Amino acid sequence: MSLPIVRVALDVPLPGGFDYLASDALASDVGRRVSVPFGRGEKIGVILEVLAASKLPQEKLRPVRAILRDAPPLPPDWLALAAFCSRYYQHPLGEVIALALPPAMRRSNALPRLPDRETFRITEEGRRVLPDLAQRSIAARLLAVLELNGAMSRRELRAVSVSAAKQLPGMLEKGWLVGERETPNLKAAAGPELLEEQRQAVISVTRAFGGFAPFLLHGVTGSGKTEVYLRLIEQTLERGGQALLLVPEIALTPQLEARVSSRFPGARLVSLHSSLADGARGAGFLQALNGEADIVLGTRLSVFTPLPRLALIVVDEEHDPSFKQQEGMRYSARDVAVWRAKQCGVPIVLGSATPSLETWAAAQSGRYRLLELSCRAVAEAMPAVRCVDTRREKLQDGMSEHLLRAIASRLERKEQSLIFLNRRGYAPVLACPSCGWVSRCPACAANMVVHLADKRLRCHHCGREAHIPVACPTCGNQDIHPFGRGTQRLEEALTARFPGARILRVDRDSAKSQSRWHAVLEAIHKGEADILVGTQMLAKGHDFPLLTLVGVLNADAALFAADFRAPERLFSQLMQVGGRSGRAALPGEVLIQTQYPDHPLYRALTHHDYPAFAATQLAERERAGFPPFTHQAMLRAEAPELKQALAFLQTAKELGDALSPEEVTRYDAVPMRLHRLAHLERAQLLVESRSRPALQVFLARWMTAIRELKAPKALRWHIDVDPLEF
DNA sequence: AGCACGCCGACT
DNA sequence: GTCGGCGTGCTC
Repeated sequence: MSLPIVRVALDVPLPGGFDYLASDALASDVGRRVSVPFGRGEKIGVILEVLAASKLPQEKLRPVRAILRDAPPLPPDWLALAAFCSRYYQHPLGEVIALALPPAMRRSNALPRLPDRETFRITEEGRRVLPDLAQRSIAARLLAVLELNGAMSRRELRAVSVSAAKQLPGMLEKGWLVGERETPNLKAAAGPELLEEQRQAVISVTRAFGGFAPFLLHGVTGSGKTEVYLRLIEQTLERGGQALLLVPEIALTPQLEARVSSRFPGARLVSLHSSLADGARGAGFLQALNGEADIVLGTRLSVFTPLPRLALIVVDEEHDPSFKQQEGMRYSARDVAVWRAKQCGVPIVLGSATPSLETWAAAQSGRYRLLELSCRAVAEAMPAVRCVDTRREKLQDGMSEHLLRAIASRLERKEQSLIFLNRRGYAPVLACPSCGWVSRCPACAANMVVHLADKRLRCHHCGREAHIPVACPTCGNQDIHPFGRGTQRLEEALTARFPGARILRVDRDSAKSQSRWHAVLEAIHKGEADILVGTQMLAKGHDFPLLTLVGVLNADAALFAADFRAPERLFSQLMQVGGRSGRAALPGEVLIQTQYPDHPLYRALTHHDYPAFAATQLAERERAGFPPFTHQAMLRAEAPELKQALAFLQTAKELGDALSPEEVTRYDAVPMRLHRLAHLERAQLLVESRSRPALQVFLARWMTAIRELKAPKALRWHIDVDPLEF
């Protein structure tokens, strides 16, 4: 005869759960939060299992403090999702669960209040007793107004008497009144007429409802992907299902939210963006868990929202790197979403104009179904994309005569131009021509960028700042120069060149806060700027009706970058900036300045031919043995000394070799590209396999071995499964 | 990760 | 004589 034991997941970097005595635990408590003593403190965990016995000796077990039954338990499929992430990304389960839960649910405080949707109504019994109650009693007054008004919310009743809340439970028990859930109106407002391709896409996905079915919805900016999502959500709600809509972490979430909520005015929409307060996030999570949310819209973290009636998942801009978490558990919300769709047996739609090559390859092989939207639904034509050969033209301030003339003609026609330069600041480096000094960051293996606007040198990697020296710090030469070009310098040059034009620079420096950013967007919309100088900040999600010219400067570097994913990112970025132009009645033009106008990437871009680009890239990757033809994991380490990081990784490699995995290739430890960041030296070690299961088996055993390793105290390490960055 | 215990240097 | 350095070891 033994007491019940609960196995609890706790937010500690140790694999597995912790067993506690819990005399009152029931099988139905699995998934519930529990408060337990841990070490000398106390923690909130989640019950993974209720067991009859523990492997641990009885005397090591401590009793739980309390099982928290103030919310429904996290459902088994949610726990299974966390367990999958823990296994796949080699991260302790307790930490995965802690990350997936909103902070409000990791405290023992009262849970955030949910929007009150309950209404109360008087019963026959209530009517019968009403005359017998003292007329001035609170109960009598409440019954009287309910008799008069019909259904009323808790809030409305509180307006009748401040003690209404206290009286209600008793009155409900006596049967004088009943509480009813407000039933949401899930009807969709009318949407625009669908184009044939959109209609076909909607039909294909609709037919797949009720089972796992992955789709790639491939369509350029303006081809109406969002309308397809909205129709699918409509179908989902009609079936009584919940829809999960994931978006990249970009400022366009509010716009999409507005669009969704105006289409489904009566549906319960939970929106989970990064700048949400703890309480609101917790409330949204609980609403979803209760089955009270119909649509969940959010960034990568919302892939962990519990959804008991989940029927559809949409990942918009599925190629966007921000779906991949770059710290802690390095998960890909897109990949987790696909696993979740499979687990729950629901369709998932991955939408993009420039899909990730992983997704594209899956669609080519038939593993995903490809849905094509080839025409623009909102504009007449695609922008004309042309390359300007900068080997033939003399550049002035980095701009060709061709581009300058194009800008001038837009100024004459009172249209907007956007010059795209993915480099903030005035110049990327300050240098002394006589002794070769450059403005290195003392903490990083990078140069400090010249910011002339506030007369500072700034490291874009660690944030360190310094004064701009008047003379060279090593040789005293006063003739030191900024080299290269950033957005500030470009802005300066354009101001000199087009004195009458209103020039607006849009980068992280000029649009620091959310409110500044919105002010900038509004100014652009109102036509208060003629020339925009911007970084990729301007590339995403906004349409500017007056914008008819996009000029791209300095894009070539990505063609020959060491990171094999650089061309993919460049193509997607240029396609997106290009999509900013000519969305309304005015035709758009995109001019790309390049020294390699015949490069296949630009050729594909000028023909708006993503499939051709993807085909060349995939062929290259297959030849080189890169993803998606191989599966990778990166072990990284950082320490005060590079040799410590390298030595740790090399020891780890030997541990890996000792496991003698046949199908897994282990490479040597190497310093990272940015090998020093904020005074820490960083190195990495790549392992890869053509077989994902083989890699997974290896990683599990390898991690166990590495965790035994005793590293210098200052050394930190992590594993990144399916890394995006090299 | 925290947070203990645990043995060796510079201070009221 | 202590205060405190962070090296190892544990947390059900």
